[in-house]
Amino acid sequence: MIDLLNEEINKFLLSYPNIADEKLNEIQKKYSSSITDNLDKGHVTTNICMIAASNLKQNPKDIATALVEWLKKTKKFEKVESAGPGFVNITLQRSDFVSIINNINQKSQKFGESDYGNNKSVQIEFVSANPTGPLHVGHGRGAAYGDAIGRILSSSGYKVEKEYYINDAGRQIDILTASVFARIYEDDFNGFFPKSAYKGTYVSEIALAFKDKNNYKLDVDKSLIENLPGDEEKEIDELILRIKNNYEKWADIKAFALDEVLNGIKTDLKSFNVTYDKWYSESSLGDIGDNESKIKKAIDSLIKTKLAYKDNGAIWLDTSRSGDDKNRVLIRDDGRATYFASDVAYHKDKIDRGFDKLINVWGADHHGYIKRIEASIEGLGFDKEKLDVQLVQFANLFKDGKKVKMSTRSGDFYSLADLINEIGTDAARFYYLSKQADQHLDFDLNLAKADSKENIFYYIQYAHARICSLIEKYNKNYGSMPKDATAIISSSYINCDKLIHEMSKYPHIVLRAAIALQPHLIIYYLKDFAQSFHSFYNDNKVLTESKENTDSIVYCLNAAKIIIANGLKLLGIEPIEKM
RNA sequence: GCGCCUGUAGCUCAGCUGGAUAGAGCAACUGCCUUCUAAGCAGUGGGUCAGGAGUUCGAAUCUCUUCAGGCGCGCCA
Repeated sequence: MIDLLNEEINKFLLSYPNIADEKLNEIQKKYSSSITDNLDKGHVTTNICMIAASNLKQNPKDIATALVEWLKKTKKFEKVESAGPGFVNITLQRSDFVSIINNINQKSQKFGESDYGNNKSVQIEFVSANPTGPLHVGHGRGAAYGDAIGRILSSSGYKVEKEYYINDAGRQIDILTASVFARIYEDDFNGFFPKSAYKGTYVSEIALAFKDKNNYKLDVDKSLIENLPGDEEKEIDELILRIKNNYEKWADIKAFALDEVLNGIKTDLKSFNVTYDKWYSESSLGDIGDNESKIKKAIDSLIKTKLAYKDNGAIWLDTSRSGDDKNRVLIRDDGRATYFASDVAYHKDKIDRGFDKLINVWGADHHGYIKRIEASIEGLGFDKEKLDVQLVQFANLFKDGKKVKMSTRSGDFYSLADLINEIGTDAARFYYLSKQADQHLDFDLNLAKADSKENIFYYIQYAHARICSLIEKYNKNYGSMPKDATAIISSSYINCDKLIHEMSKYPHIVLRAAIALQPHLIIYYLKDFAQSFHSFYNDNKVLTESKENTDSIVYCLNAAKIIIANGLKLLGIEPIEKM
């Protein structure tokens, strides 16, 4: 519909006297035509006259008058008028306007898709929580967000691959292993448990499962826990060291614990309707001591470019030349690689895999980390624009007006699984996505369960369910779905016009959401659209109209149902048919 | 101190690459169920878009600055 207008505008520009090619280009690039926000401005509108006026130093209203004359002569539009400071508003011919619902009904689930992405490949890495315990509600937001932008991008013509990076190589995993170890021998150790070990009940469960699986009483040397340092961090580190060196089952416990926790995470994500194409393990990057490992090779190539250098016994990366506050350590003076070194190798590997674009979804507390990872990408000779880091702010959960705490180590937390149990996957995803990701979110559990308009989730679902119910009744009366909307095209029934106009905006909303990586735009659109529907539903009786009118309305409402369903599916939410 | 984010109605927030009288929900007040789902609809009141300066036909939106709040600045991950 907009194309129809732009085509004529371009012809108009070419016919316009005294425009240099350069100016013409500039104007064509800058102006925009769009769907009006409101029917009393017609169907589509353009700001071309204002843009042209500033470029040509002419009065916008004069240009508008000329354009209006031109457009009228084409006879392709129902009505053309200039308005305000120089907008030109167009009312489409009836059949052009109504054609949107034919389009929706025909394309059905595919309506809203585009080839904007040109089949470029995008990799989205998200959640990637340390596998040291179950996912908590803080992780839920990144999960919902990463998954939703994955869906939105693939519907916009990108080839999307979703990946989870498993941090299975660091100190946190050692602490998990030591925690499980300590629970296994809690009785032998007379109730001893390290102060900063993971205290969640899942640790005890893993310990129990490990004992069951091994099916025999494992001996342990009690001196392992004697005379440990008092400081809680030193205590756990010393314990880890002793177990590693003196206890043969260390690796078994570690592998077992990791496996258990990871399976839990996978199960939780699955029930949260989040799927991954790949689970990438940090340990697969290999050991820094191994010349053939990915991590060693990545660091070596940085050393070759002289961006990485040795100082004070450690290997540093010059990240400050790319705007970081200070340089960062890659290899510690004792020869161990830092987390950063793994991450450098990981990002090199991602780029080597040939993606056109990488999107990292990170918690907002990692924003200080962006500069240094960009620096490493540049240092390796890649374009840092390939990487797009999307920050997700924490979500504060409120229950009965009180803030719900979350912390993995203390074991006192509200898990993602708890949340799903309490309000369901769909409502949870919906509220996580209801605000721009990089802003703080207050998530009110009571609201998510409320049965009033305040609960936007149900407000939207209710619109869908109402349409489903109407269609069901229609089918019972008339047998099959109507094939067109003759009463609407002929203008004998015009009460659906606002709905149709709103529906025509949908593809633009999806595109905007894809470009800006902002799923919340879809939520706000759906809310407004549901509002329009409920209003229509209240003012109009559908099934008691004449057969011709009813046919047209149902045809139109079926399109409305498709819009809501498609929008929700982009968010990973199933539309509800009966409430 | 440096960096990032935020400041829009009493509250929670929308507001597209600058565009036509700044929007919604909640809260307050008023109406609408013998008829397709009242988890609904219609209406009223409520704003120096934190303050100031600039850019321009036009600024909540862009630039600078002041104020206020949040977060991040380990040879942790």
